[in-house]
Amino acid sequence: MRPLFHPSVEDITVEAILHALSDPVRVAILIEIVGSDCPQSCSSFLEIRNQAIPKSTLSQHLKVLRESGLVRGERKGVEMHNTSRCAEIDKRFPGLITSIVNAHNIQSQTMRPRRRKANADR
Amino acid sequence: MRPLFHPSVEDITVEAILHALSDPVRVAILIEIVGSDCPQSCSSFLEIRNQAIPKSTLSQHLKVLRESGLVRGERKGVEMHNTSRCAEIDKRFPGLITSIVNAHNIQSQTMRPRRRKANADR
DNA sequence: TTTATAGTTCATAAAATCGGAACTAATGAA
DNA sequence: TTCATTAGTTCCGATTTTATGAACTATAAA
Repeated sequence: MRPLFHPSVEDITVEAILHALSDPVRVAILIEIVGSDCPQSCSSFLEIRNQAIPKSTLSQHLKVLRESGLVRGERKGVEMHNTSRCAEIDKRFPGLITSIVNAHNIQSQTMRPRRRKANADR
Repeated sequence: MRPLFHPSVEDITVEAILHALSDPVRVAILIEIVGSDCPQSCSSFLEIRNQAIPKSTLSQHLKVLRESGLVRGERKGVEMHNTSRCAEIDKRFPGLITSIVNAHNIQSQTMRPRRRKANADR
């Protein structure tokens, strides 16, 4: 199994961050990681926002979060410890992550019923 | 030709905004629109950041920007007047666009030579 | 050892993106 | 009016990306 890739802070790009956070599942995961005071395992996200995520998909999502620089993943025994790198990112791009997370909170508070995608609630 | 779709402010989503701005060409276009004091035509972006963009691709990019709510497009005679909706968005998601544009500026100031994509400089 | 658990990788199907060619719509000239 | 021009959109095939079940790997515990 190939070792996990983490970009150094100065290689983190805005594009990659925005792309990573343009997916509702991934933002939910990040918000969870940011909000908790201890590292989260991948499997703790198998169900998120009342939605079951297949574990191969979940693995991909965490890879995207890691490789964009948003999350650090460290193998601890059989499981993975996922922690936020937002503090580092905030030094490079002040206010970016905060305003995105903030906007997400506003959005979920003002959510109105929406046309749902074909199979959003499998 | 189908009329242009613009979401109302309360239907604008963070996901759509982030997705729209996760593409370097689209951010460049938005920054251009935001920075100029008069409406910009689509064709003014046929060359952006020293890069030629095919017009079908450009049309798609502007569609993404419009449908995410970032840009308003109004047909004026034979051409299109593209203007920013950032002020509206800022009311709903304070600081979001500003911090993204800001981050992009920081990034382009600190840019170091990077592995380029297969045919980025055609 | 074997078994169990947590994650990753592989293969493939489905969806999104790119860009040339054809099309549409408005304008102006003959 | 008709023709030509200019600005943008739409169509469609090729490429790229994403999603997910199945197979695999790595660690730990029995």
